[in-house]
Amino acid sequence: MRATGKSRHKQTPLYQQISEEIVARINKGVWLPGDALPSEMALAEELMVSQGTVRKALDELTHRNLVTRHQGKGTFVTAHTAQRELFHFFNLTRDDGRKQLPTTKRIIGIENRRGNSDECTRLKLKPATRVIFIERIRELGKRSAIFETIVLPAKMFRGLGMNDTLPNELYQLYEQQYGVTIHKAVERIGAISADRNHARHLNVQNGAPLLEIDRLAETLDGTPAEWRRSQLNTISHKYIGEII
Amino acid sequence: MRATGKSRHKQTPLYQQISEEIVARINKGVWLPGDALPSEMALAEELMVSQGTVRKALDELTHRNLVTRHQGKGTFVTAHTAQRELFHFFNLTRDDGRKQLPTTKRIIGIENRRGNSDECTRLKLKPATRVIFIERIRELGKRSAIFETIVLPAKMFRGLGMNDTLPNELYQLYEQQYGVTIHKAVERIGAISADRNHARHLNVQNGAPLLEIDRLAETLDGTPAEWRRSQLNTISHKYIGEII
DNA sequence: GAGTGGTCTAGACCACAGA
DNA sequence: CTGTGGTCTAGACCACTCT
Repeated sequence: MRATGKSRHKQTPLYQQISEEIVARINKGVWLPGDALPSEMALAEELMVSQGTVRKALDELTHRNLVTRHQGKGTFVTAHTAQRELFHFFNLTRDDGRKQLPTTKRIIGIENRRGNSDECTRLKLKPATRVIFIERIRELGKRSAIFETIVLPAKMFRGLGMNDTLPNELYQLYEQQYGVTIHKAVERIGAISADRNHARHLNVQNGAPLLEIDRLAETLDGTPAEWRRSQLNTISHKYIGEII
Repeated sequence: MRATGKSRHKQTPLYQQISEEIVARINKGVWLPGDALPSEMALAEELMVSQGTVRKALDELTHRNLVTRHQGKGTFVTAHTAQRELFHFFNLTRDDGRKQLPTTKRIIGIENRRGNSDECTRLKLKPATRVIFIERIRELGKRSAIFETIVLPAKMFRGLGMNDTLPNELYQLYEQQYGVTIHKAVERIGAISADRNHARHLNVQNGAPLLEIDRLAETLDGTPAEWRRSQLNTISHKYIGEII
């Protein structure tokens, strides 16, 4: 029950209260990713509003990619699938325009250690909090193209790295094994020169230009959950941004 | 008048027909950027649908950034303002997170000539069609940071370049002087090495890493209107991409 | 006050999925 | 067949802007 009776004079719109309530419940795990929500009618009855108001709330959540609706079936909490990972959280395409997920070629290392100052600041952790640190090389096609450094708050991912195999799509792992759903990410992109390490792993010359993508990913409630830096060779792939 | 009477059995939804009709009219120039549309009631009456259906159509156009609505005032065709240019079509921020529009420092040249093969292909023109070619240097803060190459179809911008002053916000010029409204852009981003030309104009060493943004901008009906390549120094500014 | 968009409701009918 | 979401309508009331 919500919407605090009918005391809605000059407050935030009812449908926003409803959508916030639904977000809160998803956050609390009342409905897990992939689960079906109650029907519009059921929600309307429980929350004591009209069906139209519930619909408007759900439409908003649909636009925010939080739920997915299917006529005749129901409303479902959006889950991380390979599809979603590819089309929503991966912005590299081949020069012919086709998209292609990279595959992990080699994991250079996984450590569980105290985070340094940068890491704790970016992840909004107290200084010297424990983090999980992963370095890996990813392939695009048959070319080693991406050198990736990932930093995670150890508390949110207890035990990660004990079994040394990592899947290709990390966000699915986060969601299914650790209950951490990545919902939003901000990327800051610049150009850097390849150092010896890059040169060795990516088969480029020392000083070659690389694209650096610095991505901070957050959960639904805004908690930073992953800091990822990718240095990549853009000879045959480009980063895509669309402005509409 | 539209919506072809009430012969709507298993067709595209009415509200989509309405929004397409409104888009078509904006395209034809019935309402120019900045103009007010008729009120919901007026549109509903003219198009013979209910106010709610017009509302749904207008909501869609609002999400597509095609119109802007203000309670108590009306519905307006979105126009290119400096604000819009900054927050919608400019993805660079300073490393402290603040946004700042670049200023034109120097125009290296403006030519009206036949397009080469690449240029005509990207702009979907017949081979050797005339284009306007602009090269300029832009400053971020006090640093010469961006080397920019712009190619335009000469037919759409007759006379541009005759008076040698160009404003900072080109998209406003396109809209106000030539009736060309940029509505969508696709950017492909990679890393390159500075050549002698870049080194001279951007005050970097030969071979320094630069970010290259290749942007193709389109009008409302999908016609390519501008091909722009920007090579920039990302020492103190980064490209921002947000994923939600 | 008159006119605009914003919210909320109630009800009818359609299209789709699954038992 | 039942239940789901999708479309469309009609009407009431609120909040904001301008005159």
